[in-house]
Amino acid sequence: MLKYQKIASEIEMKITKLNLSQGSKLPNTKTLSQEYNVGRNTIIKALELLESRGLIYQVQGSGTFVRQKSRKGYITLLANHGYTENLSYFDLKSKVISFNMINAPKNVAANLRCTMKDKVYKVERVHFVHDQILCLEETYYKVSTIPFLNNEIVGGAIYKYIEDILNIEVGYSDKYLIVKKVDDHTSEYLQLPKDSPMLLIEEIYYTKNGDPFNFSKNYYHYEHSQFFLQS
Amino acid sequence: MLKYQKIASEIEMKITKLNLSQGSKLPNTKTLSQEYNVGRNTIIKALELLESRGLIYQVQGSGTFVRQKSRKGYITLLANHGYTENLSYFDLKSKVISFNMINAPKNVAANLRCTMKDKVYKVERVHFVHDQILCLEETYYKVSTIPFLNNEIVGGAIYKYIEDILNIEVGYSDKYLIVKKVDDHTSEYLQLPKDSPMLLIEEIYYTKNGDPFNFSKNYYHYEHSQFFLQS
DNA sequence: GAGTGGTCTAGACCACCCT
DNA sequence: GGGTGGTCTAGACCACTCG
Repeated sequence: MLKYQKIASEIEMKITKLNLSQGSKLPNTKTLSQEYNVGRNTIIKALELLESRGLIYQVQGSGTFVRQKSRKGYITLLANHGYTENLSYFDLKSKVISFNMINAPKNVAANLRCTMKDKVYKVERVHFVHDQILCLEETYYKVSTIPFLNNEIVGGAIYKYIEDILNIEVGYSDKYLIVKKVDDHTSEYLQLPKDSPMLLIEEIYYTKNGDPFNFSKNYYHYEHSQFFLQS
Repeated sequence: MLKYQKIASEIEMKITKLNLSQGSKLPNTKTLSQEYNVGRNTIIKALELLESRGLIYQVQGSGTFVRQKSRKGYITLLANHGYTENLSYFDLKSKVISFNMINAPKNVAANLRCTMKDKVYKVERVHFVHDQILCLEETYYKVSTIPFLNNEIVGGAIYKYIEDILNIEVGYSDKYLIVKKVDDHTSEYLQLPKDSPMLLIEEIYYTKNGDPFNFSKNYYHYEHSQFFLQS
């Protein structure tokens, strides 16, 4: 683990442990650099990391301060991870509806930058939070990047498998949010009456070297999901 | 303007001007540092900026590459600005429905961290894109931070006024997204039938020194709005 | 004016990719 | 093994805040 990451997580632990409240001032960067025995720039980098995660904010000429925790029960829209990790602080359960390998449908091929002859794994799952339906997930993995999946993997934390076993690191992602009415298919799985609201989030995940390997369509139950976004 | 910002915007211009496509490789950091006569770290900082904006991605050991432009017609969920700037590439019009100074209602006071005796400006506006209703905006400005607003300012770009005239810089923001059915009030302004879907985005904007000065509730017309989010 | 974060440099070394 | 980005340092100087 890199120095600045280690320092960042230590400072983060200190904040949560001491339960520092909104506006509490942290030691200045020079002090911290001596405390941790690193260059001042390394401290600055660590604090930048915490700032980008919304834990602190910095005011030039004044200091570094703790930022108030956000509302509870909201799903964060950032964080490049699959469901199981992103929502780990919730009581999350998943159920696989279908799992197979197919030729990439047109819009999937377009988003994964491949041809319609390329193979993709298609997985459909339903996710539950506290035994309430959270969303229907329809997701496609490019076989050329993710060469193997099976029922067991698909039933658990797919992203953990991708990162830990396949050693593929997620580089970045695009997300598109569209509010709609449920159609027949989603209506059934979300157990919502006809014409109910629904949030569709389309996501494309890229490896570190820019290869789009995962395209997802997530249909969220409007009563059981709310989202959060910082800075 | 700082060196790394200047360099970032020059590189950005070069990308758009030469219309470089997905995966095009930029010169390496050493070359760029000589080209622009700055330290290599300054180049790295400039590229970090562009990466955070989703224009490029960097691969350790390989190089820096141009990232594909995102879909058109989506409203970006990041960007700490008011409507008029955020959507400037659209044909945006706004109409003021009401404007007055009131005591902060309970939930407004909670979000702006003030008491219910504190004064706030309340502004209601409807925004149009290409003459279609985009959203109903209900927004509150803390008078202690924003001491003056009038009809003329409220009819235009409020954030331009706040930043340029009042010299208040926006530091960070929280956004909460909730999908709902329209209620009577929003139904009327969005011209949508009863029980139509709607996206509510609650936003809190903070000054650079952590003072929450603006709380907004934005009710989006589900057929005329789609949103976008990177990394 | 003292304190504090932000920028910038030059250079060393590390980690990773690709051929 | 050569090329490339990422980290880290020590130190100089700048920009801002606040009493």
